[in-house]
Parts: sequence; structure tokens; C-alpha cells
Amino acid sequence: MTTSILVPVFAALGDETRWSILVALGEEDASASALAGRLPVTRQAIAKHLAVLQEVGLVESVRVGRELRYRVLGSQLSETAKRLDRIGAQWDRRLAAIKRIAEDL
Amino acid sequence: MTTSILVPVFAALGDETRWSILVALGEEDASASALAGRLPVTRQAIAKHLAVLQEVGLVESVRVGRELRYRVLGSQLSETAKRLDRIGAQWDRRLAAIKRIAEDL
DNA sequence: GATTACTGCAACCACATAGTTGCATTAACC
DNA sequence: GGTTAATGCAACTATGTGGTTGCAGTAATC
Repeated sequence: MTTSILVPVFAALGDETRWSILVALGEEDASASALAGRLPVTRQAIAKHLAVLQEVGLVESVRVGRELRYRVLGSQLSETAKRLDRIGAQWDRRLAAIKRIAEDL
Repeated sequence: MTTSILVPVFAALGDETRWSILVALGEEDASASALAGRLPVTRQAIAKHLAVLQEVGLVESVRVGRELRYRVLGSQLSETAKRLDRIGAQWDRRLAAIKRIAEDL
């Protein structure tokens, strides 16, 4: 169970502003400056958030002319979801087993 | 897309110690004191973490005699995983659409 | 009923981080 | 080539939070 790699991803997802950024990027790719126009925080704050998101593989960047355009990576989210589901199912199996034993008494 | 409810769950999952607690509880139900015996943090720290986890529905507690025993809830994890996967798939669909358009040119 | 073992609460500390402002830099575009 | 509009970097602030210690409360157990 390789949870250690997952934790930073969750930490990245555990912030409202970062979700706003992800949702905005989910609609269309954008630069930090462009995002700053839509969100109630400065460009620099957004740049920091994008660095965090890129670090854990939730976004990637591409240079387009003089701007750095960011793109959201749904695959990383789906991958994380799969692992989560597996762990959750495992825990539920144990619970079910306990209930079964209790009923057998 | 109701992400607002998800964010606190991810924030809760974005901490190594809390994962240690969840993993320990995944093996068997335990009280804060019992967990303190296994993990390198004090009981009080663990109690705070359990409060956070309970707040977002990742664990529940049951009184057993004079101890408060905690149990991990895999269902909440699976539910979160489902939502994550849906969002990730949506983002990937958009990306795929863009690629399709690019190839059509 | 006294002891024991657990939980609950409060104050406090240190560090991380979300946010800001300000300035330097770099690359398009006219 | 100068202007403009983007990014990059640094310093600083404030707040949140993970962690601690210490003590009070409470409920089993002998």
C-alpha cells in the first residue's frame, strides 16, 4: 500500500483556491495571469498554487509565446481515485468480516 | 459539481500522521490511547486528528466501557474516490476533444 | 469507596503556508 | 530597438495547525 505518494496529492487537493484553479483549468487552459483575472487572488499567489499542483502532477505547463499556459491532468486525478477506492474497499471488507463474525455468534 | 464538500476530506487526507492513524484503524478498531502506543505522537495529538477525521466522516466512534473506540469508514473513502474519478474523467474528455479537433485540422 | 486508566480541555510553541507588495527579467510586437 | 505584457524572484505578514505539556474530569474495577 503506497500511501506515501498519495499524501502530497491530497494535500494539494485540500485547498479551496487550488480547486478554483483546477476547475477554471478544467474549462480551458490558461496562464497564471489569465487565472488572476478570474480569481480573487494575485497572480503571484496563483503561481505558487500552480507550482504545488504541477509538483504532484495535477497540471502541466506549456510555453505559448511569452506566456506559460497550464493544463489540468485528469488522468492523475483518476489514478488517485482508483487507489483510494481500493483502500476504501479493503477497509470495508474488514468491517463486513467483523459483522459476519458477530452474526455467527 | 459539489467540490466544496470534498475539500475538507482531502485536507484531512493530506497529512502523514492522519494516514498512519487510518492505516492502523484499517487493521483494527482502537482508542486514541491505544493508537498513541503504536504511533510516535502523543495521545492528545491523535485525539485532535481523530476529531478532524470524524468531522469529515472518515471515522466514527463507539463507547466501549470507559474507552472511546474508533472505526475507519471505508465507504466515505470509496464515495470520495467515485467523485474524484468522475471529475478526472470529465477533464480528460475535454482534453481528448481538443486533441481530436487538432488532428482534424 | 479508593484507585486506576481513560478521555477532555486549555494554553502554549514552532513551523508551514496562503497571501501580499515590489522589483527584476524576459520575450513579443509594432 | 523601444514599449508592452508576460513571468520570476525575494521579502515579509498573518494565520492555521501539528505538536507538546499539564491538569481536570469521569467511569471501571478491586
